Amino acid sequence: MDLTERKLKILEAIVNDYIHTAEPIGSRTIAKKYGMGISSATIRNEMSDLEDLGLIAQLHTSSGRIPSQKGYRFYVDRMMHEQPLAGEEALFLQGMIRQNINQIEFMMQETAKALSRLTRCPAIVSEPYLKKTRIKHLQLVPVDERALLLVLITDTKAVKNQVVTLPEAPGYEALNRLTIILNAQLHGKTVREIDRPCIEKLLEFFGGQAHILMPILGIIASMIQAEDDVRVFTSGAKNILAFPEFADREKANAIFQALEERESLMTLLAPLTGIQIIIGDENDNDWLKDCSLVRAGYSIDNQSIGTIAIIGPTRLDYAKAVSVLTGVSQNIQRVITALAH
Amino acid sequence: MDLTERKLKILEAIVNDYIHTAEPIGSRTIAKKYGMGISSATIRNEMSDLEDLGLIAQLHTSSGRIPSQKGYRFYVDRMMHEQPLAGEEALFLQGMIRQNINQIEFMMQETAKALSRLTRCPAIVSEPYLKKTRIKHLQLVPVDERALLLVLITDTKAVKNQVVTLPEAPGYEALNRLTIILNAQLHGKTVREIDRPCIEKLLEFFGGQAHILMPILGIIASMIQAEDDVRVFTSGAKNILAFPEFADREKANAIFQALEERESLMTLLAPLTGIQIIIGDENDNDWLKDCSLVRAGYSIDNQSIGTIAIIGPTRLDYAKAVSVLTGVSQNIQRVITALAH
DNA sequence: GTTAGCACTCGAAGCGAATGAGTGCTAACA
DNA sequence: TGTTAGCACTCATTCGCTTCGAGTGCTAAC
Repeated sequence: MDLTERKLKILEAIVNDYIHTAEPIGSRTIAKKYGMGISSATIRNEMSDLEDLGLIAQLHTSSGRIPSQKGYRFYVDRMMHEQPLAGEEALFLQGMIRQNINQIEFMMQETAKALSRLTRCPAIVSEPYLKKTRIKHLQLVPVDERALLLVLITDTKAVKNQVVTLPEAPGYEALNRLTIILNAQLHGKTVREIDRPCIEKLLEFFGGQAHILMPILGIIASMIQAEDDVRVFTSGAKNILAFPEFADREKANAIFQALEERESLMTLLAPLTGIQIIIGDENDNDWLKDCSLVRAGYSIDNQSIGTIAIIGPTRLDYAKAVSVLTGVSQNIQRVITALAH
Repeated sequence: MDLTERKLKILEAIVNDYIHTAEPIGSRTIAKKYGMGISSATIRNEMSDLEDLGLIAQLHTSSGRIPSQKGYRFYVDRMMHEQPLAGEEALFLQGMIRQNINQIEFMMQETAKALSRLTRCPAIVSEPYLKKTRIKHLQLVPVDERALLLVLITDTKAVKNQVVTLPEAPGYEALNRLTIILNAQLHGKTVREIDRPCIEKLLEFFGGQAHILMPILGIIASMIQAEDDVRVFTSGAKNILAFPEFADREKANAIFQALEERESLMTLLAPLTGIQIIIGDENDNDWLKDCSLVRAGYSIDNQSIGTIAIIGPTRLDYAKAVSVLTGVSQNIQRVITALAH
């Protein structure tokens, strides 16, 4: 679909105007506001063509035009130009770095907050997917006669721990010996690299204590593998209320509901590289059919390890969203890379 | 202030009706719905008296009556009778216990969810205040040349950890020795019991390594002392939208805003024993002037260690709220006591 | 002390006219 | 042939008006 320069300009005007005002826009307004030397009548003719192409639509016969979902898609794919972050926004992001040394959880929460502040949309952030990261250190810590604590530190300095319940837990000394063995074998490995031979070797060192080793390995695997264990942070849910398209209580409710459920959020945070824009019906989730989702992956060593996203109405400032998400994901990468050094 | 039996009945009818319908209630409706053998005219006279006492109010001269804040206070203090939890509600709470062994964080989140489900209000839950609990085990874990991880396990089996950055971190062996010393001295202690003499003793064992000990002690203290470190869990913020009193976007926004800020929530979670009901203006926080807050402490060994709360309009089903909060706090106590055994 | 009756108040709901922002179509113009 | 002015038409929104009914307070009679 190729449009004349003039049609492009008109479409752009409609999209831009509607994104900011949420009001249908008419030919006269375009002529006056975006004066491009042609009359409203001419613009009407062009608009009629754009409507035939399915790029814009009317709410009723005598209303102005609004972009259709197809129109947004066209805009995003073919017309949107990069919009660099405003100076203070970039500074705001950089300010986050200093505070967040060593505290992945805190830093992720702050990232979500920053995202929602800058986009005025609800934001979702997943912490780094551990399965893509390496084991830096393991430690077994005594809890009581029937339990020990397994602590896992990764190369991103994320710390995970879980209590392991056993029929009989080894004492402090024994745990120390096992800790040394575990580290010798597993240090620097990703979960995928804990394969048969590796486990055989561990079993050998553990002697008869398979009944201790196996639960521990199971938990290491589950800690790392289970996406379940990736924490999801949200922020700015209330921004939904500022959009007139969610004035209907039912609609706002559905969003709030989903934002409180890990499962529904996880589907939005599937790994990706780069940026993805999903508009309205293109969403698989029912509750997002009226919304747009902008997602970005962040990565370390070119491995995608996490996702950030914002949710808004289809009438979304896509250019702004893209620039903010780009900035924030770069920021996360910088911080995490610094942590992993 | 003493009221006749009949006035009490009328006030009760007004409070109950308004709590459930959010509509002002008139004399005729009371006569019909809560038929107590007297005519609407008589009820009008009684209502007029109740209004003079400041217990009920009118929105305009020809509207029905609604309870005033003073009326709610009177109701709560003098007329509200205990309402046991419905059978399925009690079962629902008990169901939570089984799932939540060993995972304080998960269990607190679930508790918040349960609270908001049962009351249909936003719920806030603080995890147990650690400073009231005992150190069960400490462990120093190597991270890299300039950092170590401090792991703290409490008698409630809560696990906390934080990375400690030092000019030069000891190696694995040295950390093990220090771990043994720390545990020998600090096991079973609350933070308050880590006093001068105790520190002197530790310093002695640590030899010249005060530069390692002091940061560690500082972090132990900050981990436990700082209320800052008590996590706060919220759930069901969206329930606010179902109350007509928050139809105004501004008002809903203020609540959502506050529910995302730890600081504002912490003020609501100040320790207490038993149950406290705070109605409208009685709140110190501006953003709560239109709301009621019902709070309950939970405790272990008669020590209050945490707080749960719900927020709603002043038109709140106080009886229900009290019974749910009572049930939930007992439930937490049971689970935590089981954990600490 | 209670009640019936009545005049009065006031918000909510319904209705119609006016308004104005928008359209499509046609005919004239460059 | 593309552009524009002009015109009739559409339709959501707003505003004033009336009606309706749920409520009140007051008075007089029981």
